[in-house]
Amino acid sequence: MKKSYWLLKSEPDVWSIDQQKKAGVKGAEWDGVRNYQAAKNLKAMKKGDQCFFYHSNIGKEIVGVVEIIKEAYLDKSDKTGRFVSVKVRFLKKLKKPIKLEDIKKNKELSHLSLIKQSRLSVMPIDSKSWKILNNTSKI
DNA sequence: GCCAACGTTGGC
DNA sequence: GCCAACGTTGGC
Repeated sequence: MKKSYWLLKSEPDVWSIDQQKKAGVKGAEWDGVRNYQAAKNLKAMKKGDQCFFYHSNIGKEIVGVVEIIKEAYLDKSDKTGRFVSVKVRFLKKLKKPIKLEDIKKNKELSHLSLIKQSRLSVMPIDSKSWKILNNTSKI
């Protein structure tokens, strides 16, 4: 079973990496997604997949990594029953957050949806880009 | 705080 | 099923 990689966006005002950290090993629900493309991505996630945690608006940077601990299930907060949630748990905070600005500068990362589709809140990250980003955070 | 981009809704 | 109007997101 091959792992997939993703990126999850959150406004730190609403849900931040520190709150995620406090939720600990039990994890927290990732709900409230009301966009079909994002929902499609949520449904494709498998237990054990890893996701970058991105702070939008304030910070505009990748700040940490979380892991999927529960695959897509109906989002209880959605009355229409069309959208799903997943459950994620905190893995780590990056030593050095990766600024959107720096991702934009990197030619190898210019294909990422993060840059092309600024409004998408759940998106796949190919394994090559995942590696590049991980290496960047260690500098 | 503004505005561009884009997704969704509803009237026809 | 089209498309205008509207709402939301997120970068600047």
